[in-house]
Amino acid sequence: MADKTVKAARGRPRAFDEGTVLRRAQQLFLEQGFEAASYDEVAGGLGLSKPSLYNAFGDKAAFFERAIADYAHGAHAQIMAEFTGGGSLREAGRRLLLAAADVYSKPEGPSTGCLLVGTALPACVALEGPRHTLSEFIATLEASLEAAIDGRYAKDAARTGKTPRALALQLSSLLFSLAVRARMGLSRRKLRAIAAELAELVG
Amino acid sequence: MADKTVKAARGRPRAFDEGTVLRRAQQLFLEQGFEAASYDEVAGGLGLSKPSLYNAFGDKAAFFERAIADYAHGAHAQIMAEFTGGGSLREAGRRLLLAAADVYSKPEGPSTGCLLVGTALPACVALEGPRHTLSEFIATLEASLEAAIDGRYAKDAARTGKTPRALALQLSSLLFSLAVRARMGLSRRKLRAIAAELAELVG
DNA sequence: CTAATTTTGTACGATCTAGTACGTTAATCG
DNA sequence: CGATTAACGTACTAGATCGTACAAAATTAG
Repeated sequence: MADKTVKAARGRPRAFDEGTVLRRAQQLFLEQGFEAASYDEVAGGLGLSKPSLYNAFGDKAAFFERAIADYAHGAHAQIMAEFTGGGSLREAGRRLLLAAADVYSKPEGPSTGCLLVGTALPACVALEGPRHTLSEFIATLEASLEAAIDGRYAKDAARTGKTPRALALQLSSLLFSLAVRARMGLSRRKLRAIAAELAELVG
Repeated sequence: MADKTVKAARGRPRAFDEGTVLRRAQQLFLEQGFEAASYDEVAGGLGLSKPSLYNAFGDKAAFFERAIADYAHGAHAQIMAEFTGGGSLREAGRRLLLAAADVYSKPEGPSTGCLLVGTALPACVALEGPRHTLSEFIATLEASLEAAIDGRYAKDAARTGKTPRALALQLSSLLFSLAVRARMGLSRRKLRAIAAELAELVG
């Protein structure tokens, strides 16, 4: 059961970790975009050769798709972890937005925003993979938010006079709104301030 | 005073109208994105040659910047026209969102979304022009919305217990949220349904 | 009508990019 | 240890893209 790592892979072992590469690739695609980041450049930035990428992930579009799918899964988990952390609905929403602000920004220097909204979104028209990933992400996120509201925050929700679905839609909208603003290079401090302001709208 | 068209332009006259070209270019960039749309292709799609584009607008980035600046101006005017059209704050917000849904979609076929959120946003990290245009657009839009709320919808606003600025932020957030969803190829009908659902959150 | 001025279209060059072929290296299997 | 399997890195090809040079065309000024 635990011998998946001992599986003894028959040939020469990989010189990189797939997960690590995906995470670093997310950063590269975030800064340069899908089209603008050449596959050569990406490989160089990851410290490995282009044929290695082809071998492990396929062509550029497939690699990009893998990167954003991985990002989407992580984002969903992180968002829901913050949101279900307790406190009132308003507090949970605030935590969610402030955490997002931290993900969308860097300790210093201009924010680069969200990989999904910032770079996967534009590719949606041409590439089906990102479109599907993003659609799925939004749908499952809103479903998870709605379920959490309906479960943990039912009382708070009732006080607002809005349905759990409406509140979920509101939260995801505030999140997208933050993602849009984050792409404009704001500092982390300023982005946090906006997140806090948006959090006041929850409810 | 009206002789700007009679100015007698010294050399060979242009075979195209600048405004028309910009509007058609917006459509092309919307469908293909900035990087993916080659300047050759764009010129072909506009029915004129690449040197003509260079002569009239400069290089590809400058042309793109002109296109999104023109789009931003039009969008601001259109949005505010809808929003200041009367009725309650909720009704005005609903009109705004439904009008946006129509702009973001086509009568039939998949939506391509908003030029600013869909294609200018990703370019923000690399290009200063779009970043500036988009920042400015958001800032002036929110200021205009706030002023309109403070003026026309002051009573409705007071009933919500929120400041005009908060309500303006909420409206722009719902608009961005709609723009994100529109990029995923929804039909106009479905997008309108989402816009209507988002409109319920105004107030 | 001639000169000057600006747009137009073809054609071109320099550069970049995606994707691949191939020999080499590093590991396991028998 | 030899054979096998798989990843690695260099080098290469085909094609696309940006931007420009240059000559022809269209218009106004004198």
